[in-house]
Amino acid sequence: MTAQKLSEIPKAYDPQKVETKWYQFWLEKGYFTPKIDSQKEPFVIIMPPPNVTGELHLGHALTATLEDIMIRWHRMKGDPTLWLPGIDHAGIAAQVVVEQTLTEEGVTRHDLGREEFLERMWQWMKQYSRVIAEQHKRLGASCDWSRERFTMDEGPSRAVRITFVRLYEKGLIYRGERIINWCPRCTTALSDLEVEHVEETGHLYYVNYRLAGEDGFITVATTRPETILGDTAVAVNPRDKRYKGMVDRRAILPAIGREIPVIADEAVDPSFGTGAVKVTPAHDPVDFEIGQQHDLPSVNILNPDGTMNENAGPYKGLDRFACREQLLADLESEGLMVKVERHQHSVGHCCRCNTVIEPWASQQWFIKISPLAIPAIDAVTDGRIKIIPERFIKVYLNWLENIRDWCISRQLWWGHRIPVWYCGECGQLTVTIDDPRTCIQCGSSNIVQDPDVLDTWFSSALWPHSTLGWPDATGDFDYFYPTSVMETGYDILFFWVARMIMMGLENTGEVPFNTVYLHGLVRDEKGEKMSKVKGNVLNPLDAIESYGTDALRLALSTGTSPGNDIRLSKGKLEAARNFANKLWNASRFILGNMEEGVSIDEIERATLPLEDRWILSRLNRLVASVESLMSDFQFGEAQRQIHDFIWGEFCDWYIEMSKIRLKGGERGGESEKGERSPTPVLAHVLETSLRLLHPFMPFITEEIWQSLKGHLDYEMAESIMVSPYPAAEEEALDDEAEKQMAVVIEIVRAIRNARAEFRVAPARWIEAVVAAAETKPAIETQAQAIETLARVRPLTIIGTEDARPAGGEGWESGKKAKMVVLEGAEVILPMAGMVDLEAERARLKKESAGNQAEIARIEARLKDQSFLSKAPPDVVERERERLAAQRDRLMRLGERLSELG
RNA sequence: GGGCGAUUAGCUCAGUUGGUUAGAGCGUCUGCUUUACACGCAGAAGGUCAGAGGUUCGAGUCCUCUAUCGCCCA
Repeated sequence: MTAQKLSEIPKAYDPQKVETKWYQFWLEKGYFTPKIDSQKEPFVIIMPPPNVTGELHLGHALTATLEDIMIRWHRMKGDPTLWLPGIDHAGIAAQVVVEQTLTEEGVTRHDLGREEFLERMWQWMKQYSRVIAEQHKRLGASCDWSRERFTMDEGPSRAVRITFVRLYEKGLIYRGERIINWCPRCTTALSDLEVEHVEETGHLYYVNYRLAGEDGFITVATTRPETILGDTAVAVNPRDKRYKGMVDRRAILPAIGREIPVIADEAVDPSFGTGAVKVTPAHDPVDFEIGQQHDLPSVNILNPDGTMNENAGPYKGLDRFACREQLLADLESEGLMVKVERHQHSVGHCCRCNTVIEPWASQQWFIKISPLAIPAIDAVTDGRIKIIPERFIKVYLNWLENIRDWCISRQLWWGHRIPVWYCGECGQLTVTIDDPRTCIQCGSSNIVQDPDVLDTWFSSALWPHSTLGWPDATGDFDYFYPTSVMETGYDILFFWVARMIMMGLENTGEVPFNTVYLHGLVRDEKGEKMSKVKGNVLNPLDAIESYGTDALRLALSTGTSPGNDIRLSKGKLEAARNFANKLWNASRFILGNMEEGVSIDEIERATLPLEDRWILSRLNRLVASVESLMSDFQFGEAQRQIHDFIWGEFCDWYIEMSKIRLKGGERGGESEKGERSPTPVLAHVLETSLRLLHPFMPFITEEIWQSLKGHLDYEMAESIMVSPYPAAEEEALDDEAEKQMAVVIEIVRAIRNARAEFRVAPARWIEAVVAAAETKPAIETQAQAIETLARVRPLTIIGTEDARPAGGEGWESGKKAKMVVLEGAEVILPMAGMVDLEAERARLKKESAGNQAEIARIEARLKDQSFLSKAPPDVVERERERLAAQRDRLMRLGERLSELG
């Protein structure tokens, strides 16, 4: 292959042209599927399965990006790497979505019947799991599609059943009547976690209950007056003197006239309302407890849809809120309403549909959680599981230490049906893994399966082991479990992460993963949560269309740290795209100047010019730093350093300097050191940088790398994604070269600075003199670079002690020249007639003063015995060096000042 | 009520065992069609690191308190 002409490569990187091509290539090559090698320890991430409710959002894009970064990095490091993708059936959420489509058709799921409805659900699932997979592919996710799982697949479903049966047999799953959170819109029970508490301003109603058989009232206060219909007692605190004589009397419920006792219970807070509270065991968790203590009847007043049932008497059929209004009006007209106060209280809402939930006593299935929580607490406290960032350890422990039993039954159709059959003959339960034909107790075939399904998070809790084939001792399970990292958002730490740890330990005896990495939430540029209602949702695919996948990935993961929310803005996407374009053009330049068959072997360090040794040293410092940052999960910082190296060092300095040698080469080795082409180093640094960057920006790096590959005559892999990740080469580190180049860069900057200050036309060449002592030989090798980069000619390099060159306008005395005193050198520019002597004197004096202050600071520090004895020697040594450098500079500043007179 | 986090340049944020003169992107200002890139180049301005106290030779970084904002749990 011959060198590509620049004109043949487009000036702007076009992601649309390359992304699908390379994804297809990787897929066809089978790179995403790991090779099991028992000699090596695998790196494994089980992807948090997105809900089949629809399309991916930016949170998924962030998840995919961070996980792909880790996965690609480990794969390149040579670890057998598995990233297992999957989809979650998302019980309520998915059922709600499909029911909405049914509503549009004018039917309900009940019209269709369970079987037909499930058929519709499966159709939906098949459609959207494909959509989601396609979106992951667009994001560049290098996950192993051959192992993709769905929570309701046969394997994971079997794991669910086995787990249920085992826990049931151990007595950890039980059925009982408890107060649960009921969503009247979803018509299902919810776990405590699925209820969102919102502070609301409501009312506290004070209502008189007449006393039976005597005059007088007892006044109770309530925020939910409609529950009066379900009251079965009035309770007071036994130590409340106000109600001493009241206990054991009977009160009459307003509206329906039921007689109820007045009881005493410690649980009553005398400071709330009147100190006398109504007791509604069927509709309040505290009252439920009181009811059990006192053996009170429980009166359920609600239908599942939130309307009032027959126990509500005249209010039967009314919606709960309509009932409240009606009842209030009736109390008012009967003169039983004492007063109404505004009242702040927290109201539970369904986290799916935002409907106000009702506490409701009902028969549900529960998991007794504390026996599972204890090992999960231990696993984190003893360090078997590491949580990043660490502060979430406290949050996790605090939750597990105060955990309550988990309600796992849901009155839905979509999900894992509870494997319990009730016998119509003997009434016993049959709980089995495989569907039974007959009752396990009496053998009757008159058995009916529980109609409910399990909480979706029940199956999610098994995900790290159920996806790998548990409970069968499959090769995958043996090899890949426990997994390495669980990467997900901090918002599902309780919902999912904690439960995976509990169930993983319970089922397998091992932790499900060694590290939990929690990322933040993606917000819009104003810091608000993205939501369809607000209309501030940015679709990942739109961002990909406009900016490219690599830019989106970079924008999501750059300048971020674990556990902190991310604001994604157009500006960030643009900056990321600009970086991609910068890299593209640097590569375009290098490719355009490439000779055939460039070999890395041409790089023999000792004889390389300064700038080559410098960039190789910088590159290897970067490689070492990136390695340590990645190992420490600091992806944002790793990325920033790669970015800064490529843009700020490689492009701004090395490529610019390389142009001199490239041009020299064209003119037939005319340049001063024209003996050596910079191409091998350009190619080497670019190629290494691409590999460093690949986990972050997979597409553009592959595109460029493949072009580059054609020009290089050494062994290279088929794809960048299966190339080795760069490893630092100690011998490339060159402190001397870095110091010398720092001086050169400083000189160029000083001259550019002065040019700008004096408004020298950019095209104009000006004279310059650089005076240096020990760095003089190094600077001399860079004369041409300084000339070109600072646009100075002629450039004279002299020793510090040497006399200024004579001749030339403005040179006759130092008086008209601009002088800049740097740490390693001095720059003298003959700004004839332009230099304001007074201003120059002032500037030099100001610099001297600053310099003196700095010297004083360092001197004081170095005189301090405690600093000398307590600070580490290298810190002290560095201070000494600084002091010497500053003193030297001060002296030279003084000389220049005296020259000005 | 309990817990956690944030507070660093005009804006958005990095800054991980405490160690030079605190960084980036965006924005602003000045100049530039310099043959890789205007999705660019060169230069500049901009910070008492929320406030107070403490530990330390040394604090943006560790501790205590205060303020403001946000989140989680009850």
